[in-house]
Amino acid sequence: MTPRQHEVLENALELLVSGGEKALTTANIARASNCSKESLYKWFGDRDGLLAAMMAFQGSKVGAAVGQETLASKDAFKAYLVRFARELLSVLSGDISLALNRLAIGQASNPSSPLGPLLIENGRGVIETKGISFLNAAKDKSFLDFEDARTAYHVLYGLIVRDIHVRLLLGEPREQVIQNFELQAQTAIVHFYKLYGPEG
Amino acid sequence: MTPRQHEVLENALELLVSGGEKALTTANIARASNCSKESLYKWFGDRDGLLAAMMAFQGSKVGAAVGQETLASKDAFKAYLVRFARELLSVLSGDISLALNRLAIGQASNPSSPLGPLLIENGRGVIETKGISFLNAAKDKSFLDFEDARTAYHVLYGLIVRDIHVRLLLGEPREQVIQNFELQAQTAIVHFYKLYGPEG
DNA sequence: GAAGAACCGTACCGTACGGTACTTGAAGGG
DNA sequence: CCCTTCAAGTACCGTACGGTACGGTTCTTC
Repeated sequence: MTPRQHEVLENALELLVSGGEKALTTANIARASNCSKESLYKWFGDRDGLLAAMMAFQGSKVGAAVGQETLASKDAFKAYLVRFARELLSVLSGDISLALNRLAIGQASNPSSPLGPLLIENGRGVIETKGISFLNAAKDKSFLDFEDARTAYHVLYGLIVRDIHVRLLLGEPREQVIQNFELQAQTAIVHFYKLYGPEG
Repeated sequence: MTPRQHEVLENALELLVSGGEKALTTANIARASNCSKESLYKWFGDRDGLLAAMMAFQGSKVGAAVGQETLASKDAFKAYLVRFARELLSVLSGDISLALNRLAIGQASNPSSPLGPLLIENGRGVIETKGISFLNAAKDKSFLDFEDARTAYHVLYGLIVRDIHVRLLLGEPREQVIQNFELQAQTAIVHFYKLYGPEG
């Protein structure tokens, strides 16, 4: 994957964000990148290959976003959870994330489309793995108390995200869906501790 | 809205469910309904009008799905909440709901598309209004304790739905996403009472 | 500096779709 | 029996897109 091809994917993402899938024609991508359609087909095979490459490319940038957890103390870990919640809300409501989710969901009616699984693996999956891992670590230190980390993570996810993701995907304005990231993150973690805190 | 037009919308929904948006061409709809394209344009204006009519049509069927709440006793209300949760999961994972959500999300990148707002109003909005109303009623009877019913409802929604809606929209198989509706509904309500039960 | 690869820009092809026009035929009313 | 109305079926038009072909230009390599 040469820098030139990265540049093309970046431009394609921008095109997708600004104009949706219908703007994402091969001609538009070629024009936006000052390259020829022929090169696009040479590099990515066909349009679907290019879409898949966009997913993978964006996924490679997500990993770092969730940050490094702190298990030094109970309070430090709780503060980390709030950061995690805020970061998760921030990622999910980002323009690129929304555009890619819309794209994958639009194709999901075709069972042979690889975009849905790709997105699940590269986006959601990365964060979930990380989340389950730090929940287990917190359990070992008795910061939290639960049976199954996967279940606890899904509850945490539900408390943080509620229904905002789908509403954003449906096009509701961001301001209307989330007024205050920080407050929503804190509330979610308070609730989470009521359910899985060490004393309860 | 004549019965004939209802029939057309029903056929269009079936077409959408089985083949996704790409199968939802005016020619296909006309063929599936044994009517002419010209009649479609006469009845619904253009393709977008037909899509909007499909949304409204399906929305008119959702209202009854949430059932009648019971405020007779604390336990009866709790049992109703479990039913509500189960029904919500059932509706959201239904084929028609998923197909319509995919359709609206696919169009959401175009801000002038009315499908997103239509779906929010006719589907989500109906259930949310109902939910907030029975939460307030339960508060009046001291079955629950919270400040703001809207916030409490969103927490309830998050506990019930978690991230299954988006995963289903992305095409993950139903069995993989939800193993047991009943169990998930019960767990969600138990959690909800830990957060908003009258004693805590 | 010549040979060759890579690649841009554009033109082109086939197809599919939204939307319109026209013809046939069936119902209903006088 | 005729006239009108409505709609099915089909043919058609314009456009847009995915994908391919080709001429010309730059860049690399020896």
